[in-house]
Amino acid sequence: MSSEWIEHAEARLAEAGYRRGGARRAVIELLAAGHCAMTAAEIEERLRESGRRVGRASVYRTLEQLDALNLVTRLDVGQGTARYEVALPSGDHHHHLVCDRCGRVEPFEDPELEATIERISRRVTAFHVGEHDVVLHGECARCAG
Amino acid sequence: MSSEWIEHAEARLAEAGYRRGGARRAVIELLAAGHCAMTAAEIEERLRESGRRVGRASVYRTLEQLDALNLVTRLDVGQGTARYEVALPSGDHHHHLVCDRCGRVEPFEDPELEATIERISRRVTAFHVGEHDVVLHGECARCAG
DNA sequence: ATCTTTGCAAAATGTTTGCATTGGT
DNA sequence: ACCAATGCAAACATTTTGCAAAGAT
Repeated sequence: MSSEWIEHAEARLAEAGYRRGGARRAVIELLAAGHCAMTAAEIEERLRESGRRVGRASVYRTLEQLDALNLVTRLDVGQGTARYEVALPSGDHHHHLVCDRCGRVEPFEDPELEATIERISRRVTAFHVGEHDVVLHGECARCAG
Repeated sequence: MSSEWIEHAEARLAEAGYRRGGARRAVIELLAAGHCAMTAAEIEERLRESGRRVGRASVYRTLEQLDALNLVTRLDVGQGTARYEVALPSGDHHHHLVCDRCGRVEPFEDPELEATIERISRRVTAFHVGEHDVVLHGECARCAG
């Protein structure tokens, strides 16, 4: 899948002076395999299911480190829990649809949206804009019945 | 300021079967006076400063009720604390610039952005899209130095 | 050998809930 | 009088931190 991203992430971590470690590696591999934003709890649970038990603190610490190096994107969709997903070095990214009923999160892409936000980001002078998030709230087909 | 919104909110609450109450009224008035999204803690603090002491639980309960009636919009900008702001009945709204350093939040508007999101919302069939949030992360002029 | 990473448990933070009391109708 | 709104404290959920043990270089 995005095994290239794994290499990329490990390289950046090494550059930044981090040593290797099993827990962090496991989190990185899981993130690379996942399709969309996961919560810390989901990561911990899925690792335990797969037999690779990782301490909760290590999950959070790893996510914090990856976020600081812009290797993952942190996303807040409003359920009180942060979600994280791989940030590709190409800068390519998507945004999210969130079902406010069941919490389901799905990605979507739109080039025009990106262009519009780019334009706004340049226009704004009071802020030096970096990342951006667009979240569309609603009901997924399943919940809408 | 948006004293019309206060009327509007009170009317909707009455319709929904709520009785009146001093704590809720105080929160509503503060929200109407505020310019941009406030956290529950900020609301509680500002009410205490103004001499109107309101229990924390009442702040949260009021915000929850207002959100359920779409009288306020809940916003998550990533610092682990939710923010709330008045939702005008006209549907008019703005989005937010967030300083990831100091937590400062500022509003911005862009008609083209709204139009683009409208189009996407209609295009998406797997979800019934309602609200949306756009958050531009970055550094404010003060923090960027 | 040294210094990081890890895991556990405890603390900190933000939010919700239970319950007795106050207050609106 | 009735029942909802309020405030307090306790419960709860998520995230962060302190520290000893294991692991990487």
